[in-house]
Amino acid sequence: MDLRHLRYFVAVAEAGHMTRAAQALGIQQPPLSQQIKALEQELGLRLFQRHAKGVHLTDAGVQLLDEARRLLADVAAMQARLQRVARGERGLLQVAFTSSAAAHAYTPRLLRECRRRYPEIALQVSESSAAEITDSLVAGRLHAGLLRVPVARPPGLQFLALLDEPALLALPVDHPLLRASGGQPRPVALHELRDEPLILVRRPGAPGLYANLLALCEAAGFQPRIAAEVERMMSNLNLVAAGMGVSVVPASMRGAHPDAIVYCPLADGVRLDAPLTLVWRDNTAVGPVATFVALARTMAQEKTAP
Amino acid sequence: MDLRHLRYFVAVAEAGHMTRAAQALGIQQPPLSQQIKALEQELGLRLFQRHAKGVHLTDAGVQLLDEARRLLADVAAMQARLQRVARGERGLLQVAFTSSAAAHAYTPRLLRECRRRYPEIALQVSESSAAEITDSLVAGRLHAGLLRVPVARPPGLQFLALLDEPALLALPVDHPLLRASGGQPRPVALHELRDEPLILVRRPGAPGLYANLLALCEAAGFQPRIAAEVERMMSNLNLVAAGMGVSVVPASMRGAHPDAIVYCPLADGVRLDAPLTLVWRDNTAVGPVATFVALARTMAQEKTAP
DNA sequence: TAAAAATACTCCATAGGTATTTTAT
DNA sequence: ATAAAATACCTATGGAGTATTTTTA
Repeated sequence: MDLRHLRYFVAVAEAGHMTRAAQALGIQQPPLSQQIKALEQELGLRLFQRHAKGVHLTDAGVQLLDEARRLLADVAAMQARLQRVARGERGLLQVAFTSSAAAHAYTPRLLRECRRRYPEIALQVSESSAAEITDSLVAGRLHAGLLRVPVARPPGLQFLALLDEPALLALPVDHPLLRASGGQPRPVALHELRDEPLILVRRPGAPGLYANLLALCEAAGFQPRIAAEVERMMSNLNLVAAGMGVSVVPASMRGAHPDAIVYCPLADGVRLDAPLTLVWRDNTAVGPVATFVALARTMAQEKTAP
Repeated sequence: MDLRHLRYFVAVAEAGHMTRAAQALGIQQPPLSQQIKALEQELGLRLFQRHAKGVHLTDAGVQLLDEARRLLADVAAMQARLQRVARGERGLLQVAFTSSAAAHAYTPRLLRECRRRYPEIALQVSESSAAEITDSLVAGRLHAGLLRVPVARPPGLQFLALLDEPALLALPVDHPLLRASGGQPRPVALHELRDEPLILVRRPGAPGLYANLLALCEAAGFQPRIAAEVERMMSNLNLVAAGMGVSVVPASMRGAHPDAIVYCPLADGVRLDAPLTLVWRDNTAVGPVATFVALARTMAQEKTAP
């Protein structure tokens, strides 16, 4: 029994005619007759009654037609599913993230979009520490991870910074720290902010900047002076422009108050904002992982561009 | 895509080992490796990861294993069903019977036994006249019929008398009709019974004998003298043995009162009891019809034998 | 008698076999 | 170093093509 037998049989049954069925199949009539005969012999029953102007199904043939059609449809559906597997549009995808990555607005957007665009990807998500994520990836228990703090980078893993927006220090143009540079931006070390009044945004949507700055100051050995806490990033910059204090904002905000504010990077490579990082095993050329990585990359670019 | 590919794939997946799978399949390892490779190329994805002591499934392979197993099981189930079709244990069977055939106790027993023994035969029953039954058989709208009165016998139809039990005349040994034969059985013509006292069994279970005898006498131009009507066949014969009259009984009763009763056939080929007859198209060598015919024949013999 | 299916044969694509090499632990 | 899979090459089964005959209405 062979799928070809079934395909040929269905073609003949639908044409009611060996010769026309052979044409439809793109083969000649004799081999088709032979295959039908072989199928009949294998099954041990007549499938067609032959007459002068064609053939028609026997009772047994009617039954087989039903079964064969269903089976061939199942095969076609399976092949279609496997093609989607091959294109990475179907399969199991186990993704883990750290709590800080999960807090980023990008993460739920990414997962939602993944479900929407690839409903056949069975997405299994979990939350764990960055170390556990990389361990699981190496051990093969996990397909991808989203981290906020790049930790140890074991070989065999790929790391991609998705949203890499360093925070900048916002200083009023006439601030004493800029006196030496003549009002031009310059790298500012953290300890230089020891006695500066800080204006910070405290918002559920962006916990990183606030917490990270406090943590970095603590690591640098001082407690910062909080001059104000505001709700919105622009309020923050308005206060800086008014000379009420200094602040820290994402680099994308650097266009605000160009005459009143100077934006300076932090010195010594200190990173206030850890980039949201995607991790996966680097032997995954195609498959759900590759699809997910591509989607993550696309969405990160979309978010950064405008 | 070929069923062989799927069978080979499942074998390798289950063995986790190309060479052992090849042994299990009864082929050599290189062609198996080639077929797996061909399947992977056709699908455009890796199914196995190869290492030094065997292979193991990729994520895509796990999915295919699931699908392939189900598909192969479906194919096997279909083949099994078709084998039962080939053996005539499965299929559509349209049977019709006349009302007189339906009244025979044998008919419901036959249908019930057919359902019990061949649950996959879809039995469709209907009741119609003998003429309609033979017409439908010739036209192919019917597979088999049960008749009581053999009517016209069109070519292409097979007729089988299932229960062919001619009725016999039961006469007391010293009856005048036997004087000429010296007490030996002889064919007796219907008109010879014109003035004889008849003892008849009138019973719902055996309406044929009673009604048929009256109809035959009427056709022969006389009204029989009914001496007695009894409920049971043996009561009937007891009265005959006592010389109270003559009667008509099924041939199987001829062992009763061997010294007191002589059993004679009716002369001139007159048949009192129309045999229950099975009709079907004679081009049905195997299939549900052949199965049904064989069952009917077997049950008829079983009923007749004891 | 004519159209369709079956048969007889030929060819070649490919599944399967044999020998050997490459790979991975 | 060894076991397993891959590669190279060969063989042969059988699917498909061509020509012809047989069947059926």
